[in-house]
Amino acid sequence: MPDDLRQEEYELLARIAHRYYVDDSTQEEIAREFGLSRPKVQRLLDRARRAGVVDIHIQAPPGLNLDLEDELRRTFKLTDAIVGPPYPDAQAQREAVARCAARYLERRLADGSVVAVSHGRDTGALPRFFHPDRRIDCTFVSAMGGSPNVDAPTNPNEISRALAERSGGRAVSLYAPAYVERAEIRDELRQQETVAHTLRLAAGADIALVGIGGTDDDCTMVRSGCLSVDEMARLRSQGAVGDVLGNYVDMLGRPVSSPHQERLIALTVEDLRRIRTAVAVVSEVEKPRAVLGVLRSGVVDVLVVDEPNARAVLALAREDGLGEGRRGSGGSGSGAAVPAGEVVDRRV
Amino acid sequence: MPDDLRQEEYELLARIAHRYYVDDSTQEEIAREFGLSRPKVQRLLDRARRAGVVDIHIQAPPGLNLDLEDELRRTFKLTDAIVGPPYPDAQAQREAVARCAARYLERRLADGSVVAVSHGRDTGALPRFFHPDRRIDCTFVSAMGGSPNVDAPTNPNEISRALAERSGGRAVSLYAPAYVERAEIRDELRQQETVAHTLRLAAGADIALVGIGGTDDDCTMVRSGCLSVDEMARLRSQGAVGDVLGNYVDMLGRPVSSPHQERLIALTVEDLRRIRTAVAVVSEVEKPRAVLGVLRSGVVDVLVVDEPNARAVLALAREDGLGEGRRGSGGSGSGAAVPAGEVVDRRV
DNA sequence: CCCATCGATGAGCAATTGATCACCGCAGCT
DNA sequence: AGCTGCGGTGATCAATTGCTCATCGATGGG
Repeated sequence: MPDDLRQEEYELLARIAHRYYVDDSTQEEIAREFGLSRPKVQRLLDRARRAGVVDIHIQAPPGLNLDLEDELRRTFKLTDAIVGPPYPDAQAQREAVARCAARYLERRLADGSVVAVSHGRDTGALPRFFHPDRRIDCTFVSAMGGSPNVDAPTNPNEISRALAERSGGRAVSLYAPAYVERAEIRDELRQQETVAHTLRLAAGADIALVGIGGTDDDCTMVRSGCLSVDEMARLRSQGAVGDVLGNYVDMLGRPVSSPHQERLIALTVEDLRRIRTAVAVVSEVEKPRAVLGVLRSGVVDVLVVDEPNARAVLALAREDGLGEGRRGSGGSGSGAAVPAGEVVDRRV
Repeated sequence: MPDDLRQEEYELLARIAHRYYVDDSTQEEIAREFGLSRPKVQRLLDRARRAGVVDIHIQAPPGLNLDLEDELRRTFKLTDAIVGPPYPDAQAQREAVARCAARYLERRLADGSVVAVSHGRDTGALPRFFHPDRRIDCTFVSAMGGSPNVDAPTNPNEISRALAERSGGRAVSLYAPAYVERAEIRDELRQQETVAHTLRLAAGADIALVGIGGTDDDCTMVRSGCLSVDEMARLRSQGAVGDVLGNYVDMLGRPVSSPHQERLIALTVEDLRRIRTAVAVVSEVEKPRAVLGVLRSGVVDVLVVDEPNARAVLALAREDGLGEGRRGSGGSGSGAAVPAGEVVDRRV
């Protein structure tokens, strides 16, 4: 393995590394023992590590994909990435990812935490697996209005209530529809104190829990009525690949506008950016393009995703050679020889 | 592997360990990321290491026996142990061990070092492989007189001279025979300034380089004439198993006296104990019992030995259940239910 | 209920390691 | 010959980690 090392040097590196890592000797002890200076020992240890003389392997539990998570984190400048094990069945896959997300939440929540909760099948699956081992005095607040057209467990108020119940915290519901017919009605509802208070609380949350939607006709935005099938077709023709909280982006993460946004009662994408930890939960198989677009927008901090989607997203990013892509800043959407830009580090 | 860990705990340990060892994150960074305290992260890393979640393996060069060396060091409280690769041929084996010893010396010698050199075939093989990569202003001094009955390369003066030549240092010879016929002659010679000066220098050395002799009739002590065959038979019947500088010990490391000692012109065993680093070089196949006895005497700090002998010595120590044995302090030598004592740590 | 014990915890200090910097030696060039 | 650039080195300071200790909470026993 370390072909570039002379035998003597290799032997010395191995001895010193063994003393340090196996025998738990300090660098000073080793220095004394080998007649070297302490900084010299430090350098030799560095060299031993770089040369592969020291092989550190983490025995992870089955199903834990630490290297894949690393790659996601690095590629998309994420605070964290959690990859759940693959399942052949969509429902089992959703549950596995929800379990991972629940575990993440259990670790991250502290007394006083505020979590803004979005709609979606993936976020909706989470409460069932959420069992904190202590009472957490936190707040779950709806980030979006509700819709009667989708299952109750998909609605933010129900998700918030269930999460609050299991943690011993409290739920703050948004008593408003997810969308209205005219922008004027939306503006009026948003100024109503009950709605405004809840949205303010959500906008000031520590953590946002969101799903990433696709642009197929079965997505939550269409099923809930926020978007018509025609409007969705139009978004697709404009290059939209996915959404978070109803805000669509293209493959490079640039926003794709649509009149439906003026009808939504939800956190805006600007609100979302201001939240310290935006957690996206994804388990559906048709989602890699949507996930890639949303990750490139830079709006997500933590991605909880199934392994097949994780691999597909990374493969997509590698194929188009743009890596994390370019943060949307307006443009023609032509996609012609756009150089790989940098994601704005909004956590500074 | 970590069966006693709950799944969640195992996963957390693996994540944290991966961040620390693979991602090079600091404990503080990990603490912030996982919402824990820094000391808690440190404890989790400790647990991860103890639980085997962290697997650190040193890629040693072929022929390097770091674990065996560890075991020798631990079993016999040695400053160091170096185990050379096995060879089927006695001469090749001696050369391999001498090469190891030469390398050890090269590492350890500094300007101003004084090395006291004993007789023996194993020490005599060393100069041939001794090639320091820089000039070392050191001194090699004979620890024992010489004998015309053995090969010149086995005599301390020749060894010292050869080592000095290769390092650019200087040799101080002992112009006296290894033994005389009467104790009175020995006392007279030891008081002669040329002899006294050399022995004083040798007694004040930083490093002593010695062989370990057996009790067979072909050993250097008999060949050189220091001991007759009868005297050797008597020593054997008294339980002697090996010697260093003509001082015999039994299997437990206790001294076995003999009148020949009053006739020797060499460093005493007390002198040897006062030298900071006494290095014993051993390559002969009949030696495990001798090595075990001498190691148990506590007089040796560093053992350079071939692999078969190393294994045999450790097996012997395990078989008689006494480990490093008991340091000789006088006694009947009955060996009846003597508890495993401790080697006095003379390096304090 | 109270009390004692034990283990976990974070604050804070000590020890160790990482990294910067001035200096030195060496090799190559003029 | 002198000069320059480069890499290695140890002294030293900064950063990180190890470890001690006081405190707290949980548990079990009386």
